[in-house]
Amino acid sequence: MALDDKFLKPYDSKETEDRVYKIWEESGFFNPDICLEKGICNEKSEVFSIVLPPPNVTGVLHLGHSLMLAIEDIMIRFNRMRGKRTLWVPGTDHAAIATQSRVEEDLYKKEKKTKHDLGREEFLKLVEDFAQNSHDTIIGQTKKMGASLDWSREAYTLDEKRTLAVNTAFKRMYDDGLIYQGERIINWDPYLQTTVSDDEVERVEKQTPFYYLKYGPFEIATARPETKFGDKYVVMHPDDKRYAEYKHGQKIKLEWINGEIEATIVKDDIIDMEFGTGAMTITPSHDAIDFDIAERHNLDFEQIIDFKGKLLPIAGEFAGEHIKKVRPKIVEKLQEKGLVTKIDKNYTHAAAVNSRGGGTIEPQILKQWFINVNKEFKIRDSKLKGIKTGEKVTLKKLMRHVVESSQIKIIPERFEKVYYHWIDNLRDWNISRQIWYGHQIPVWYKGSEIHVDVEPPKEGGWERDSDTLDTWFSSGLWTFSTLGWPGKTSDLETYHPTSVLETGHDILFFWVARMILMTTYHLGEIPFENVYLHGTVLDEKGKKMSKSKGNAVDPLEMIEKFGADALRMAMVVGVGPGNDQSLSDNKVKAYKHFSNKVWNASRFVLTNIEELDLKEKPELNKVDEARVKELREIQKDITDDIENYRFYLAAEKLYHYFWHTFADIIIEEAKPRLSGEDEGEKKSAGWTLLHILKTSLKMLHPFMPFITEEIWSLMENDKMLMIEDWPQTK
RNA sequence: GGGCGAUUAGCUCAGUUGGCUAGAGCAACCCGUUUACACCGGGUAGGUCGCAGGUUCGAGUCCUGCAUCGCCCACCA
Repeated sequence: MALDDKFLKPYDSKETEDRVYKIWEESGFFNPDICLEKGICNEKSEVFSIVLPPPNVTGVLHLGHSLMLAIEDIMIRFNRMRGKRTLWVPGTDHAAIATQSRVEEDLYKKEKKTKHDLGREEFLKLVEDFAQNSHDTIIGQTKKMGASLDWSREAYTLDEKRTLAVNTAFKRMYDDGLIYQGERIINWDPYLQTTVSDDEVERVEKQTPFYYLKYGPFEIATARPETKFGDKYVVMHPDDKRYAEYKHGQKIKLEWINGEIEATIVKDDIIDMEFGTGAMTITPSHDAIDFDIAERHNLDFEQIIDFKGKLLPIAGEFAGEHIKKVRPKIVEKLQEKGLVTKIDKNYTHAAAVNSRGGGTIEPQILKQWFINVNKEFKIRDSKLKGIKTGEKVTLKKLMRHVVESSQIKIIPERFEKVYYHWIDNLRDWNISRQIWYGHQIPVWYKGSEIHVDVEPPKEGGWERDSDTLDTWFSSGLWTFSTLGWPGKTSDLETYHPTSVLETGHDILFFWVARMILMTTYHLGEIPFENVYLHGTVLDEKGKKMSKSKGNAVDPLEMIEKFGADALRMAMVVGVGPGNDQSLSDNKVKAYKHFSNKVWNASRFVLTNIEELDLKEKPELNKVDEARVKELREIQKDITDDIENYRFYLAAEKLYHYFWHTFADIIIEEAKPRLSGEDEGEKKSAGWTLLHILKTSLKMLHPFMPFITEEIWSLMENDKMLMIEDWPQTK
């Protein structure tokens, strides 16, 4: 065999990777239909499918995405080589708020303009261009990682097919009474001018003065005196002896910020007697607990703060002032009136912030669209174990049931507890957003008439709801919208439920739970059999990477320096599911060295067996026999590890076997035999080395696809490595 | 306030169901340029496996308590 000159130089990942990826792509084997056609798998083969968690089109990929791509590609390549009918569906996510606010920011920075200066249509055009650009960058980066995705099936959460799925899903849920419109207290972001869901709210510890105020005969405490104008109910625990003389419903007159008011006593056992003075006034318009109390007792209330964060006329002389600035003035007035009894300066409380790049959350009451998670309905066509078609269920129950009954397994298992806890605390999901980029809600109005459908009404005069849907509504449909639903496609038939959902543990609630909700409801089946959660990639010092902190590492830079194979190995070895990792240049460098080791060991074996005729398996000597046997044990071990999601162990074992057993011991021992005179010994040694090399390359392929494929192509093989048979384990 | 995780060599971490004389990479030190590889080979040093109890023939691995760090959840006004 004439060896390529390439082997005379160290392994060059930059020269190899893009070229090899192109060959893979052109072969068509990323697409299971081609594999079927070419006999790599057949109609009866077991199916293995993954839908790629679609990256947000908000810019570029980060190392977290690299980790995701590495792990998923390992599973996909492994299963493809095992002869399964293997599909990995790519796509991207429009990420509504995140993308829009990113573009708004850019627009303001560059041109000092807001979206209103452009208008809905023109602004959306701008967002779409930005999204398209991000998309292109992201796809390029994804290919750089070696991801063997079936690009012929690429999807976008906002494309035509997915929009049809979204509208269909909305209509069905509306018709079942699970989607409703209602005035509820919601999380309002006065900065981005939209609501956000409970899960998008982030709590930030803040130290703020805590004011004790005189409220008639009571003393109440608050961190936000500027919201207190309309407070006309004072609430206390029914068992609180201090306030036993006051009866529920009793009215008293008292002096308040802007003069005398009539207050009403309310008794409610939500009150914590230990906290503060045990008495509090409520602001139902701008506080979720207060709103609950008001609903429970049928109390009336008024909006104090408008949607831009300014005080309304109820604030009297302070009307029109922004709440961010007005507090000192109000406190001053309260002090003048002798209503401030104490100020505690060491009080910390958790301020609510919009985690999607927005401002401080101001609870407001607003008419919004919600998904009711507690309402009973009859499930259609249930394929779920333990739930019959027509049985009465709630969305919450479905979500809990499929995990509890192990129809869906979460890896690592400890996240199941976290998941249950989330479900138990789950409230109705606010799905409407007052932003422009996203799926516009498929609801049309004409006077008091309402039309909810996939298509707009035929006749004129209808006006469409201007809100858009929470981005997680569309991503919740992802496992089946990508496979053609609501059509009854063969893809859906074949590949759903998917085998594994692999994603970061940080989006367990946002996404994983929502997918379970949507899929069990719409399809009566689970979206995936297993959930594999990976951890967060941290910087060398163990801190979260972020653009603002400037410690974010660009995956492309790592690939440029060390090669994609090295990056993949470094991210996988020794990192168990759900565990965070800090990634350093040193670790990646170590696997670059490993790449070179694989390269050189291959070169040695291939150059030393050139003269030998190894077509037939020769008689092996005892030592070689033992080596082959040992290898078989390793094959079993590695296969078992990968099947059971222990990629971190499989990768480490392969590394050690290849370097410290194969290269350091087996090859070294074979040297004198190869250069000796005994033909039998030569053949036995040569055959064994080649056999171990080939087997190792196959097993390394899912982890380090580029270099293994490249070496494979330099050997006399009739197939590409990516479609070779995985080593037997019998 | 509730929950989860981490704590193993100087650093970053493995150690799958209890059997380990506790491993790897990087860093350190010594030796080695005999034709796969200096992106190398051989070797040395380095650990009371956070602390205190307990279960067991046997515990880094299981149980209890504590400490420190990190994360998540939560309607303490």
